[in-house]
Order: sequence, then C-alpha cells, then structure tokens
Amino acid sequence: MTLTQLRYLVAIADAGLNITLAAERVHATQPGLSKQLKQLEDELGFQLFLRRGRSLEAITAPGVEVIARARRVLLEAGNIRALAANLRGEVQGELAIGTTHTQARYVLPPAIAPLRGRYPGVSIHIVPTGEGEALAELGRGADLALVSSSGSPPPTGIAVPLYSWQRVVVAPHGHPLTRLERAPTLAELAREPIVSYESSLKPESSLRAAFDRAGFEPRIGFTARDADLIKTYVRAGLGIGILAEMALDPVADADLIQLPARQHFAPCMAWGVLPRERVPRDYTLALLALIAPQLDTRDLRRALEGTFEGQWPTPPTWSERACASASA
Amino acid sequence: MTLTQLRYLVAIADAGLNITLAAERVHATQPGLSKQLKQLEDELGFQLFLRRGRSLEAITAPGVEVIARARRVLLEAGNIRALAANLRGEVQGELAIGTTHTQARYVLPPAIAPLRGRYPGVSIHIVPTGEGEALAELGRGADLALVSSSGSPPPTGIAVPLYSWQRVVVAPHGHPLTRLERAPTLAELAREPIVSYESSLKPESSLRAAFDRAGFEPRIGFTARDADLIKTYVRAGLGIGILAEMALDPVADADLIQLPARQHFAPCMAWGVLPRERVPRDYTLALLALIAPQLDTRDLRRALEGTFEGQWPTPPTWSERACASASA
DNA sequence: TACAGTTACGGACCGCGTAAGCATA
DNA sequence: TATGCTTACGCGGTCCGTAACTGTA
Repeated sequence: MTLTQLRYLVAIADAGLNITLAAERVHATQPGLSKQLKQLEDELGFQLFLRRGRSLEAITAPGVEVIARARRVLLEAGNIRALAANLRGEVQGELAIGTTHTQARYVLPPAIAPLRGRYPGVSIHIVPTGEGEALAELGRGADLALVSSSGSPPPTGIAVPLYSWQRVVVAPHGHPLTRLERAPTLAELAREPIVSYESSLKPESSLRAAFDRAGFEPRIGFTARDADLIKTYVRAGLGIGILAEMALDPVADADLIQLPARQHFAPCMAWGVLPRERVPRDYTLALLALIAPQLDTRDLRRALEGTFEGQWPTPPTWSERACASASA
Repeated sequence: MTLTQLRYLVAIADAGLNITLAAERVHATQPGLSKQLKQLEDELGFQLFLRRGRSLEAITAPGVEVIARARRVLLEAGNIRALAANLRGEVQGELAIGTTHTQARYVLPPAIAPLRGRYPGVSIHIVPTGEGEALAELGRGADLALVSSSGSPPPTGIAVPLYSWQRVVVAPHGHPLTRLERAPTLAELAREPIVSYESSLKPESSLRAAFDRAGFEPRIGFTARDADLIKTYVRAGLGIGILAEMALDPVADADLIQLPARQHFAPCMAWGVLPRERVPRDYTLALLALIAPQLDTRDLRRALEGTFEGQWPTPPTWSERACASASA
C-alpha cells in the first residue's frame, strides 16, 4: 500500500468510477491508475469495485470503508504538507472558497488584492454556491466557506464571526415609495412586488420570517443568486429590491434610492467556516483576517486545535467596517 | 512523502531518537532510515530533529506536530490493512493486550486456547501492567486493555463490561479467624496485617474505601501485583490475603481458607477496553466474546463505529461464569 | 576503541508512459 | 466506430543493503 495508490483510489471514486477521467485529474495516465488499483486490490485481497465487463460498475461494501479511510490518510498527509509549506513561508498554493455571489463580488475583492501581494503564487478558486450550500463545499475539499445566518453559528466546521450586516431596501428613481417623507411600513413593502435572493423564498430565511411575523405574505416577483441581477431588475421596474447592504456600491448604485427600512429586518452575521481536522495554509487565515481585521490568526489556529478558550471579538457591522477601511 | 518515510519517522521517535534501534525494529538497515529521514526533511523543508554533532538530540517543535500527524496516517493505513485481513479471514496477526497479572494468569488462559484453535497464527503479546496503567497501553499500540473498576466505566476507548467479581479474604490453615463460627467483622480484619495488591494502597482503591468508610486504617503488610505472590505470603503467615476471586483455584488453593467476608467490599467490574479509532482484528473481538460469552461481536463493531444504541447485556458474575463454563 | 550516523556504490525493484489488444454501447 | 479498461514492454528513478568513512564518549 502506498500513498499514491490511495490517492488514485479516491480519485477514481471521485471521478464517478471513470478511470480515464481520474487519471487526467491526478496528472497521470489511465493504465497507470488501472495497474495501481489492481495492485492495491491484490494486496488487500478483495475487489474494491464491482466490474461489469471491463468497466467499473459500483463500489463494493468493503470498498466504501477503505475509501473512507484512504481519505483520512490523504487528509493527514496533506496536513503535513500544509504544515511544512506554512513553516517554509511558501507563497504559493491553492485556496478554494465556497461562498455566495454577494460575498464573492463585493466582500472578497478588496481582501484578495492585498492577499495576492503577500502570497503572489496562490491560485484562488471561488466556488459559487447558494446560501445553504457553501458549507457542503467544505466536505468536497474547499478550504473556507463564507456563509451568513441570522441566528446561531453554522453547525459544521470552525465558525468565526466576521461582521454583521443588514438588508437594505432599494427602489428605482421615481418609485412611489421614494416620495414618502417617512420610513415605509412593512405593510407598504408587502404590497410591492419584491426582487430578492433565491434563499429569501426558503421558510428559514430571516427575510421571510420578518414578513411572516407581521402576518404579511410578501409577493416575491423575481429571485436570483446574483445581487447584480437583482439591481438590474429593480432598475427595470420589476419591483423593490431587498438585498445585502454589501452589494450596494455608493457610487455605481447611486441611482437606486435606499428606503429607510432596515429596522424591519433582523441583522445577519457573516461567518467564516474552516474545515475541522484540516490544517489551513497561512494565507487562508490571512484572508479571514483581511476580511475581519478584529481577528487574530493565532486565535484561529487555537480554535482549530480545540484549545481556544474565550470569545471571539465582537464583529463590527458592515458600515463600521467600511468606515474603518476608508480611513485607513 | 511516502508511507515508508512516515513509518521510519515514528519508529525513530519511538526508539528514543536512536536510528540504529529504530532500524532493527522496522527490520531495515540504519543507513536506510537515515537516508529516508533526510529525504523527508528535504521535502518538508525543515529539520524534524535537532542534531548535536551527528546524533539526534531532540524533536523540533514542528517535528512534534508532524510526528503526531504521521501517527494518524499510519493508524488509518493500519486500519485499512486490518479491514482487509478480517475480510480475507486471515488467521494470523498480532494481539497485544495490556492487563494485570490476575487477568493474564487466571482469566485469559481458558479463552486463549480456543482462540488459538480458530486463529492459529495469532501471536499474543501480554503486556503486564499495574491496575491503573493498562489503559495507557492502548495509547502505546495495544489492541485491548483489560481493567477493573468498582464504579463507572473507564474514560478512554470503548469500554465493554465483561463480568463482575468480588474480593475474597483468605487465611492460612489454622489462622485464628478461620476458627470463628461467623463472618469476621471489618474491625477484626483491620486488626490483621493484610497482604494484597499494590493498587490497594491507592486512595481510589475500593478496598481502601471500604475500610475508610468504616473508619478503620488497614495494616497493609505486603503488596504485590502478582496474585501468586500474595498467596505465597499468606501461606507463609504474613497475614490474611485479600485478592480477586478469579485468582483462587478451587483445587490448587484448597489449603487456603476462604473467610465469608465478601459483603464488606463493593463488587468490581472487569472491563474490556478497545482503542477508539482503530479497527480491531476479528480475533480481538473473538477474544472478548470468549471471555464474556454474553457479548455479540456485531454490537462491538457497532460500538466502535459509534452506531451502537442500547445497553450492553448485563455481565454475569464471575461465579455464574465459572458454573456456565463448567456445565458446557 | 566502541558506537552511532553519514556518504558512496551497485543491484533489484517498481512505477510510469507508450503502444497494442479487447470488450461494450 | 468510439469509448474505456487491460496487458505488454522499455526506461528511469528510487529504495535497499553492503561497505567504507567520520565524529563522539
């Protein structure tokens, strides 16, 4: 048994039992993987895959068990390598981030620029996901997930509070609600068709909860994952937009009128989530510290070891954060 | 990085930084280990050991971290091998048991004979320990620990109740206490010099607790780990013996008079403890089932996976167990 | 002088890639 | 016919053991 054999094995499993595809992904040839798989099966003394004819049809029951353990072997081997790369001050590597469009488009870019300054060789892979799916990316190999929740921290991984944010309500220029001298009521908002995120449809959404609590049924006119699309459709007059404050650029979006309606919706918390059991590269923690300057990377390491006692520093609100970075 | 390199690395660490000794233990040559260590250090980019002159002096801080992770890699690799050996129905292997002298001498032998019938190639290594140290052997690579406690199950590993047992009080032929028509009181026992286990001296011992509760200070005249020594010294007239009922052979120890004093001492429970995170070979579970026939090996496997819901079957008392095996 | 670790060298093995063979849809 | 796995073969790397060398108690 070698690490190579185990790496090939999980590559085959991850490629949906297609050896040729797996070979491409590990930068090797198909006969190489085929042979190593055979040798591994010979050594273990049983088939890891069920064959039909020549092609792999399914994973055997013991195969499932072996693959699960092989993943843990490779995880720890990867941890050793990450440990070493950190110690060497290695400036290149991979960084896979599972997150939503809003974070990727509006929150990450200002952090990634200085990160690339310090770690020029890092290639960053943003995996766009829906609000609920980013955490699942951690299980598929992502190094970091950025998620939002209105309540308790996400259950999986090591969750660190980054900043709190609020929803803003925007209307196109000339919309009747923009002519009010006062804040619109929830009832008035509920009468308008609403343009918002896909996740707002879900019953667990805090946006929906705000309307539900007041006994209103909002008319969701259009949903997207993409904040830019939401703004576009608001401009086109499809309704009023409800989106994350991060997604509103004071300059580029000056034509959209912000309605003073924040108080209707509970604030949300943005969390960074690190996979448990995996040693992060230094740049992963550096990115978190760039997004949330109140964090100390040593505390992050302690949290991953399980030796972090105490509280995370109170995360700033998004607007506090914006002021701080503007003055810096 | 290869599995071989990691194996050599932990072998060197376990051999106290003596490469020559480590080489013997892994059945390889010293230059081989030396070179592989160097290659690993080159690949990682830093020293795993501090050198003074040519010899290894200490493990570096990152070295500690790497070795810990290397152990986990090798553990999982070993698990895959164990899994495979079980599936192949392999009848040979190693079985290291950390336990006390009494278990090793009186409890294990009748179980080991049938075990060797079913698994002829298994080489069994009994690591004799004091009562408190058997659990620590699990961390040093033992496959099974047999321990006793009067209260709750041991904290580490997967603990399975095997049987309950009691202490017996024995006196040499002609001892004054043997001429009583009634059971001796605790006060009468406390007046005699007592010959018992080393562990009886410890404050957490349930033997000591029994005396303490009644306000007596027992005079421990002689202690040993070895039940045979205790019996020998009782025969020599050094005092009355208090030992585990398992250690008393009805035939060979017929000359020692058992005093009816069981009620003074709380019963103890014998536990089998399996290391968490390690896949046991079939014969390890078979041994447990031979010691404690009420156990189902499938439940044991489920307990190791963490999917065992429910209660362990009520363990028999030692005397029930003896009757059952005699009638079988 | 004995001991422990490093360096040097030759042989065996092994893993890889190329190329050809073969079953299935 | 195209796809995808297996087998065959030659090359290069590497791991190992023997042997000689070097620093230390």
